[in-house]
Amino acid sequence: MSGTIPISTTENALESRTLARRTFDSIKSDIIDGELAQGTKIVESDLALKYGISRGPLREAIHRLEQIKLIVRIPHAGSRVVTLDTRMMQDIYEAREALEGMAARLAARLMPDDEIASLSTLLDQHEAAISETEGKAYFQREGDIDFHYRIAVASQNQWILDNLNGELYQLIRMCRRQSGQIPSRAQTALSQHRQIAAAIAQRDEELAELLMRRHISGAWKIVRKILEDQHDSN
Amino acid sequence: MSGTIPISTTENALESRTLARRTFDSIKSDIIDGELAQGTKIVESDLALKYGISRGPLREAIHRLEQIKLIVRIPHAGSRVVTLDTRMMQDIYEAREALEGMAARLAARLMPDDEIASLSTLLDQHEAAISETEGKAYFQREGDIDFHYRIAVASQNQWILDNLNGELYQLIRMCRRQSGQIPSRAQTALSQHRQIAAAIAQRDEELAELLMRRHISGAWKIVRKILEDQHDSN
DNA sequence: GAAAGCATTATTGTTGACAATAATCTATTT
DNA sequence: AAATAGATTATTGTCAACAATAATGCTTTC
Repeated sequence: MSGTIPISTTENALESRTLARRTFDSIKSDIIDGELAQGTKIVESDLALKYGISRGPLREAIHRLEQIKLIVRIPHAGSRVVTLDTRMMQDIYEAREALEGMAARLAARLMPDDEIASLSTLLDQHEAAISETEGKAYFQREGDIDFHYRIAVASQNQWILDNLNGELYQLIRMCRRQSGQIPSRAQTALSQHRQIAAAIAQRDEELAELLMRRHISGAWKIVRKILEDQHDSN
Repeated sequence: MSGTIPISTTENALESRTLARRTFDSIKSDIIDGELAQGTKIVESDLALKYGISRGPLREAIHRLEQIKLIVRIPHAGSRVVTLDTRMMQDIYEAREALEGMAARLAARLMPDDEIASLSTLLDQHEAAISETEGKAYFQREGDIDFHYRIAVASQNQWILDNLNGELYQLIRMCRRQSGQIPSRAQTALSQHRQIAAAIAQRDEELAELLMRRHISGAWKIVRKILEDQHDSN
């Protein structure tokens, strides 16, 4: 297949102009990818050295990471990489359910016809990718986020888009990473996505919201189950 | 009446230890109260002088204000106090509807019985305050936020609580300030609050969420109407 | 007279040094 | 030996100077 699936939904591909911004991006990736392990103590001077900058911009980066909850900070006492516990993950999934449910409702109201068509095409690509890669793998996850991202955009609600994109999706990525390989949910997810897209195409706001909420709370139930099993084995 | 109504729901009354934090609080108040008008150009050196600190902590304060969307900033180009337009307000109310709807649902599931009783007492106090002050005035507004705040706490969802408290409620205050005196909605709001409290007491999650969402979308419709009228007269 | 390019200036981005705070360790006393 | 008080050290908070960037206004040319 020549037409590759758009994998990354990361916001501004245009290289960040400012040092603090670039460092923010770097550290963010390092945390999400697990290179900076959860709970790691953050020492400003050490990190500044590591990233080859002075403490000023590094501090700005840390503050921003604190805002998106990737770092927790206590005045004068220092900061650590967040530790995702079950409680926090549940909070995130609940918030996501509320926000994306609303986004789906708004998308059903506002999404232009051509974008709906394009959404359908995206799902076709996902289906093709599933049979190719046998359902598992990295692509499913990013493909999933792609779908959700498009709906968030279609909601035309900047606040919701910003919070999903800038904060919740990052944390969701970490959740998934932590819960390891999720059993092949790709087929289930795809058919749910199709249902949601259909509801949007029919301009059925109520149904679109309902289906999206079910889809997300279903995902949470599976993640929670995995976490419980992990916990039992310890 | 000796027992005063708890008016302020502002988070940490304990004086902020760090200069950046205190300055953040100061500027935040100044923006919400309108002393720093919307759209005002922010010049770091000027503000640092005004608040009697150096640019370091001031910068940190500005970055935090940017995160809660009270300030918009363009790299190298400077920053301005946010200008609330109708579009942004709608975004905020929609997000609030989704989040507080979910909070009401969770509160119906999780709120302890004694807190539910206390919620009812709060509404009694509000009723008393309404007849005293003839329905209008400052107290209604803060009383309203008090009610919503309690439900957000009862949701036991830290993410939702943080976002409502740290960001959305501030913006809502600005919206209200901008739309001027709202016609005596106190009675309507109170009876809606009572209905929501009743649904929570009955542990009816579905109804609690539904009523909360109606309550908030109703509030938005009124605010929007006022804004449209203002716009027409220009 | 208008537009384009250069120089100037105002403002933000970055740095390293200094001050203040809190955690840690040691010594002394009970 | 345990606990407390003090000193020490590591780390964050604050500052003022310097560099880089973009906006502004002037001059020059067509």
